[in-house]
Amino acid sequence: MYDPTSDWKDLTPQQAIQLQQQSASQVITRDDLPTITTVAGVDVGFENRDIARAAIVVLRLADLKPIDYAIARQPVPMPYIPGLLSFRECPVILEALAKLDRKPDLLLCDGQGIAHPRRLGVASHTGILTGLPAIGVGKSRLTGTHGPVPDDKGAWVPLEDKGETIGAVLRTRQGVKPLYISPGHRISLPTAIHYVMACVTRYRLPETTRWADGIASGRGWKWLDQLPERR
DNA sequence: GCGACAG
DNA sequence: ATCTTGTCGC
Repeated sequence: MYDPTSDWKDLTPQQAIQLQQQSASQVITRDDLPTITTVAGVDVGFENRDIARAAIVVLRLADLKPIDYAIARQPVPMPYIPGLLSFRECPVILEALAKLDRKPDLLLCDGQGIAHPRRLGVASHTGILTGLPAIGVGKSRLTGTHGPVPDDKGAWVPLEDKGETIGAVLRTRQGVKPLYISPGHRISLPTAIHYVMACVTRYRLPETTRWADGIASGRGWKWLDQLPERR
């Protein structure tokens, strides 16, 4: 099977861009989803400049309680280059996903989905590589323009680029910076917004992201105490 | 040529 | 992403 961990070895930025242009044509922006029972938060943190740590936390959509999780560590393959983030994070993410006992129905990844210069942000790339439905949940903008976002929870405005709507700038909570939501794979923008809001409680970030962030960033291993037993 | 630029 | 505590405001 295609293994980015080895196949992306010594990839030049130019080659990575070509790969993105090919893969982008495989992204599905229509709803092609199973019944969503579980959602997973996906995030990557760095122990230092050489080691990346991916954390995946699976939550039951009904009550947003964690039912499984996995962590993976790998040497960082390449430096951070805006637009090429997935080549840095996908390898570790795939390893962590493979360790899960319960495969999630939907992934909520840190970063962009199709709201990317070549329409292939980490969420889309992860979706293509795993075949799983995915949503991009970015804390800041990579590309695209938009008007002011009303200051009401749930309010959003389209994020556009080159004449097309590539995502939504969503106010998950009143009085906070909005989030950049975009389809990753096998999901439409309206449905993506729906599921992100379904994972939001009283904070700016959806619970999926909060759990994954807490574990991936090394601090708060206190979070682990609340996680279920693994078999 | 001059900025902008997910994590 | 990461270095880092308390503090101002709804």
